[in-house]
Amino acid sequence: MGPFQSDFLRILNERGYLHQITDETSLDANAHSQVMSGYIGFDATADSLHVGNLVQIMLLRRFQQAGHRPIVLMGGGTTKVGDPSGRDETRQLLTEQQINANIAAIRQTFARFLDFNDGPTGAVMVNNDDWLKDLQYIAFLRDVGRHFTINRMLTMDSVRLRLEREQPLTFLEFNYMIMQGYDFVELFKRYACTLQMGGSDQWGNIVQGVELGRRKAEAQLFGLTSPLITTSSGAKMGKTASGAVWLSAHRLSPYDYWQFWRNTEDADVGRFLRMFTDLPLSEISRLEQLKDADINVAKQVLATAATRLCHGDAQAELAAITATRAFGGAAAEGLPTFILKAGEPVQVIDVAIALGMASSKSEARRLVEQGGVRLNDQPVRGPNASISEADLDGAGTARLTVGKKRHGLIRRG
RNA sequence: GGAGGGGUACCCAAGCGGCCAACGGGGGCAGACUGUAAAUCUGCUGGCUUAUGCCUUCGUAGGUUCGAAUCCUACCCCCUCCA
Repeated sequence: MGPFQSDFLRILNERGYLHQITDETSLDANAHSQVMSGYIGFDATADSLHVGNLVQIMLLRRFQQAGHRPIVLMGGGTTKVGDPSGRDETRQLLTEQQINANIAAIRQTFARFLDFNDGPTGAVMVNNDDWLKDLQYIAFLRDVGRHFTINRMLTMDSVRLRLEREQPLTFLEFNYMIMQGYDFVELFKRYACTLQMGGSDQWGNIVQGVELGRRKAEAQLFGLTSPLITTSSGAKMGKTASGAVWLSAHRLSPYDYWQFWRNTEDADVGRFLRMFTDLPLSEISRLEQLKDADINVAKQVLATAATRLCHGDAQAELAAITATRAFGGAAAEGLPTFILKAGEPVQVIDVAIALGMASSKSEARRLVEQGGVRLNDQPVRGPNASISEADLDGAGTARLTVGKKRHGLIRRG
């Protein structure tokens, strides 16, 4: 692809965000000559986004950096219906209050990545419930449904694959692409939004929106997708011991977020630096050259830069310092901390649970038995070992470690 | 509406009266090796006052039996084919 004259596409291309574009040349020209508005849709099913959403968030960020206006579309309306995919028991439907609370919480995260000012390139957050909730079925079919042919929809990958594998596809799901196409046209009308971005799995839906725009609004709309991000080992990004890698601090501490990036596989470091940090490309290519143990430096840079974007400078610095100390064998601020009351020894097992290192006594006991737990770098002998003031150092702290990566602090109360 | 098939732990998937807290994968955790990497090997992977112990779990509720994930009854949900 390329070369591009617009800053926007050039940057996306250099940093590895491009997968497909509907009309590369025209989009490039538009992005070069005018301030565009572009959007990406997000779920409102949880009160926090996770790393899996990060590429999309970064796309909007790049878009704004390149002098355009990013629109965050929250799927409040579609969330109300509930995503029927997956065969688990019917997902509980969220109430409007829950959805609105989720949207408010998610907005906090976006405020880190985007600038919601009142200027021409200020970010905007909208909820598709605003227009979906009042839709009339008949009117919708007549105005929008007529522009979609079943023939075409059946050829879309998302539909075809399901049918080929003889997996169920509900009518509701089948309608998702129509709703999404409608969103695009609605955003065009309300915000002169002419670009929809998304992950590569959204390509079909995005294209439908582009086509609907042409037929219904006689507008040229654009679609752009980013590649699906997996780790070099092929795993989907964003899973850790404790579940999803959340972007909200109340779900995952900045320290743990930093750790997530610090543990990036060697082969992914360059790619992640380009996509998930604002570091200049020259700096990145230098870091990328590092080999063997030296590449750990690059991982630290990645972790701090990525955490900075999501949680701010102060939290990122703190996480970096905490990590250096903790892994260097010292007790450190910022780790989960257990307060030891004077004269009350506590079982190691209970402390491990309190620090979130084990979810049950059985698990904690197992960890100890397998030699996975250390107190001040000394292996904990038996499952009945306890911690008392004698274990604290001069500063009144002790360190509990599980495995190689998880550290906790014990402090005099 | 009719006829079949199915619901098992985080996921997939065995088991089809006792030896089942439940084979085997995957994932995850821990150990070894390392660089807080990858790959590889080993162990663990329901809970409890660690116990040749107890409790809870095989869609839900009952029942048969000394004993059930396994048999019976009803109900709920899913899938396939026919109408």
